[in-house]
Amino acid sequence: MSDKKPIISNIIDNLRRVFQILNEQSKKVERETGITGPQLWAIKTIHENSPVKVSDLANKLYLHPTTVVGIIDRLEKQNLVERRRSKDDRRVVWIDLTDKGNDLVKSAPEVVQGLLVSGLEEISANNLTEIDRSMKHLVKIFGAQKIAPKLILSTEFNIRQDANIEELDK
Amino acid sequence: MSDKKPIISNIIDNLRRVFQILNEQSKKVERETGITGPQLWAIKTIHENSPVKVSDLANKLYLHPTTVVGIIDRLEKQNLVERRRSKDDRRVVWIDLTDKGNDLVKSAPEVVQGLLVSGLEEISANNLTEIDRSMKHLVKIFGAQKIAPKLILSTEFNIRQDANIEELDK
DNA sequence: TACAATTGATTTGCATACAAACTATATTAG
DNA sequence: CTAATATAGTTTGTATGCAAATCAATTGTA
Repeated sequence: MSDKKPIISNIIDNLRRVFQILNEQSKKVERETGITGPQLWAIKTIHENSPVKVSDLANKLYLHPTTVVGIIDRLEKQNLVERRRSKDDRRVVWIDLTDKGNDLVKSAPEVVQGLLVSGLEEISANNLTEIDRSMKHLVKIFGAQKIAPKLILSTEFNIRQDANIEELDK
Repeated sequence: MSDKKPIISNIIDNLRRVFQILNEQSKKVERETGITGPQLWAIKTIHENSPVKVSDLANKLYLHPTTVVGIIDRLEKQNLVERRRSKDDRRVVWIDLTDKGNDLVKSAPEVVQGLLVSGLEEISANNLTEIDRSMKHLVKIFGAQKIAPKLILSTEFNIRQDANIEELDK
């Protein structure tokens, strides 16, 4: 019972380290491209799902709609995306990449697809697979009690690209 | 080469999920105790190292000094910690828990040690050990290129409580 | 049909998180 | 001993990130 605590402490500590490392990657991308990690992530996701609703984008990014609104605001200010009010359902806002946004995705695909995680690309495929398995395990165990309840409320809450985590989906 | 990318994508996605889950835990603690996850983390770390310099606290929390100043500001406003200008070196500020801060740590140890990760406590010791091993693996691989260089610049950058990650320390 | 409940996006307020610039103090070099 | 440099902490400005409240539009229900 009580001897779990140091283990939990270590897990959290190590997660914080990983956060830090990924954060540094993100800052590096920001220095090199002028846009932040989350913004890049959003642009990539918009590109893959264009046009996309704010709420769907939030689901795909695992972020709160509020947070996404802020990111979209800043991308719109840089003229990389644009908002379009839906005519079918006037509550809905469709988000699209502008020409400039598309240029960003196309002219530097490695920025969007790879540079974000450039630090990871040097890792061997075998080790990547192992890490992948570890992360699935983490998500499965951590997320079982936490994500599943959400699905009851919002069937759209995704877990999508990598759905073979033992059907948390349905 | 190129087939690494979907794996990397999945890893990042899963990490984001874990972030979200831990974030929810943190919010839950905030609702229950009135102080946030990072604040709780800081209080616990101050308790274990009291009195501690701002810069050392930043190192122990893996955070930027600026960020720590903000957290300390808010803790001071709640009368949980206090600042004391060093007489030896008047640039240094020592941070201590107030009586109220000590009460918080002592009267509710499970809040500090366990509630932060209450969701994890229900997990079996075996599974925890497995997760722990996974995280060490992640940190070892992710961090090898990233943390090591820092040690050259700052010997204090820690990796402390759990130093048996193959001596990244020294 | 009218009214309640729900949904989609936004606004507001706050807490992280960091970089860059700044202040004060201490150390080092010439 | 003085000027340059380095260090410790803070201030300022910006970008996430979320909760709660709000507004508009749609859906469900009586």
